Amino acid sequence: MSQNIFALVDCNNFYASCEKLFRPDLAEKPVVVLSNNDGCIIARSREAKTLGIKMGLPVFQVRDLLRKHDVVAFSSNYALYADMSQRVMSTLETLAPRVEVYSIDEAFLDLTGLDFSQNLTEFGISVKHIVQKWTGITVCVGIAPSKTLAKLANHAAKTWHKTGGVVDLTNKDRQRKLLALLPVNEVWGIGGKLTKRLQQLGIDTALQLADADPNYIRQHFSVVVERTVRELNGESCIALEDIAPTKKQIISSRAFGERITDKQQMCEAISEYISRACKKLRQEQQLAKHLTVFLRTSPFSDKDAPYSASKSIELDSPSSDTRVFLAKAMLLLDGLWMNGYRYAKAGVMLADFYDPGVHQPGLFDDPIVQKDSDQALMQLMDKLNSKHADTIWFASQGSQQEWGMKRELLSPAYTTNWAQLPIVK
DNA sequence: TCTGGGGTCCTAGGACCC
DNA sequence: TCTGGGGTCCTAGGACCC
Repeated sequence: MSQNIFALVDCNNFYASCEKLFRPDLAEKPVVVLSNNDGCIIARSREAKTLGIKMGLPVFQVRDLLRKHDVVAFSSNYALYADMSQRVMSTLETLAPRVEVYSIDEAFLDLTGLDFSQNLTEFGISVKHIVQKWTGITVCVGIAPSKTLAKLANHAAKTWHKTGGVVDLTNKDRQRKLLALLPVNEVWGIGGKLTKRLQQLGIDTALQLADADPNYIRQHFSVVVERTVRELNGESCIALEDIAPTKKQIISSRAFGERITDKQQMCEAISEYISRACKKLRQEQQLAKHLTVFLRTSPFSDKDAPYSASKSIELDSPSSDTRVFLAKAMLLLDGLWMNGYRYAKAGVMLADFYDPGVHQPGLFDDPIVQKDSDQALMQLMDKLNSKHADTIWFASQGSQQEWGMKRELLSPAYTTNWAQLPIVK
């Protein structure tokens, strides 16, 4: 039996790098990318990190710092990042037989059983060079016998420049040396709450966690943490998932650019989210039976009266028809809406998914089948909207969308819109 | 004045059944 | 004052991830 070997390939400062790619004039400048509504810092270039701009901070708290150092800020441009991500991932798919796209900027490669004419570090270096050459994106590579260790190897590759961005952690002694250097919260799966509880037991470093008794950990925490302990010891417990599992829920939610106090506007927003969620559902080729609608005021404001509520409903039979969900959502909203609050955010969730054609109706349910004409209408709508972005929509979505999100610093859709292609002079 | 969005998994506890 | 035990299913909430 051959030992498992995983590589984690992670793009460096991904969103900020995407923005820089098309703005050579910003090559050495500090760049940050902001969350929806231009609310928080969600990505920083190397230069911005050096300035001490922290991840996740609300922009208004660092405004002076940004101005002082001439930091260039962008609204998030997901069309651009998704397209660049796809280029990176398809490059990786030419370099390894099994690839799991783990997030927009990371992928695990399964190197188990591969016969390397080169050693693993050399393989990592060649991955790095090819991705850089084909896409312009810089990556780091961590290689190890479990995913959790590969994550830490990647972290090391990012942290210590003299590694050249590639770390091979298949050697046991090297593993222990690195684990001893890292605080336990750097471990994949150990967040803030677990870190606190572990520290109370005297476990501060990754190595101390690795050396803890798995059974003891299972009793005091959970099977998840136990698995982490085993993974830290090089025992692979988390398999590579190269076939994306079908989704179990689809959420569409957003904070508003401006607070909503008017029910009509809330109807528009909910309609918009329903429309997006159902479009995603059809892309997944699934039907959903469960719908939740939720809304809330800002949890940060101590002046506004707080209110947060959600309501759910089950359809008689699964559907992917936007009109069906729109009607139900409006009923739910009637039950949720309270006058007098300043709403900051709302959203919808679809769940309880079925493959088309497999739903077993209950004994007393009307066997309502989705009519072919209904499906054709939805398909036509999706087709039109993908060809010419958002050509048609439901009247309830509103045409002004005054509550829509703020994106005042948006870069052009360089790679996905002909009209916005970069021009080389 | 201004604080993101979209997911997954696990567990505890209640409801219900025999 | 007395009022079982054990199993399953579902849901809400908490934890984590990027």
